[in-house]
Amino acid sequence: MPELPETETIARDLNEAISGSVIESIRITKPDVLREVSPRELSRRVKGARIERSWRRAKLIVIDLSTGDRILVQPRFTGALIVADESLDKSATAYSTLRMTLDDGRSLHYCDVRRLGTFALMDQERFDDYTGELGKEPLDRSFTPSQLSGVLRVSSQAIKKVLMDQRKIAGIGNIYANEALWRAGIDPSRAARSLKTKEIAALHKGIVSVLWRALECCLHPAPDFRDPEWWFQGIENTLQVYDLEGKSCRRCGATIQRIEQGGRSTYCCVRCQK
DNA sequence: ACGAGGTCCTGCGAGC
DNA sequence: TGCTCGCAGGACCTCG
Repeated sequence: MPELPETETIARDLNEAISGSVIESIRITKPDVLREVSPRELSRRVKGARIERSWRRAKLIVIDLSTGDRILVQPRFTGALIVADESLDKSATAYSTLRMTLDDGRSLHYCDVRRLGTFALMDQERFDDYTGELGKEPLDRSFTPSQLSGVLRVSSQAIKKVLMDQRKIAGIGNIYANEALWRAGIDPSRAARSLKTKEIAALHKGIVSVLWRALECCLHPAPDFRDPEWWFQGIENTLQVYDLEGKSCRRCGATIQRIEQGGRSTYCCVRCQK
């Protein structure tokens, strides 16, 4: 479930915690989370590498290694990167799929109950190719109404599906696609190319404002990552439609409805989202 | 180029 | 109580 704001929070926190540490060894217990590399190759390539920094691209946590390789973690729904020392309760690393032992005695676990999340290792070239396929970062200055317009004009798909397409815009998932459309007062099922200039401007504002607001909520107060629902606690009060079927729209008072789009839940106010 | 549908995975809740 | 079944979710793949 972590989307852009939550992933950004995780990456920043991790950067504070582990940059500068050296990976001494790795133990992989659930190899099915791995992508791009075999367990043997992953071990060979991370052993002895220093962690330079941790950052975010789209909904990915990227860990730069001194070797030039990068670790890419996609937490999806239940994935979590957990730094463990002796004081950490053992239950926090239940569902650990792999563990990297660091030179200061701590370890970095990738835990994932459902294992739909992934853990990959890429070299520079592969990383560039892979991330080159992703769309613009909506919190970058280069993401403008006219840039968004260029993306939307060429698509006949439903606007909500386009917002969630990582190749078109990076980092938006089901929650913020719903919220941005509510903020902009746009019907999620409309074809992307049918949006007028004014509506695109409103949608751009909706995307940027909801993501910044959520990021602030995720950062303050600092989340407790041991709580599997940590990301939801922070943003709960910013949500106006997501998962609020049957509640009253805070703008017009009509009932919020849930519809299905491409097998996914969409929440919207049919009165004020046109 | 597009959309539809299957796959990955397991905890949980519903139904019997 | 104890079983089975279906569902949830995003990315990625195949097929038409």
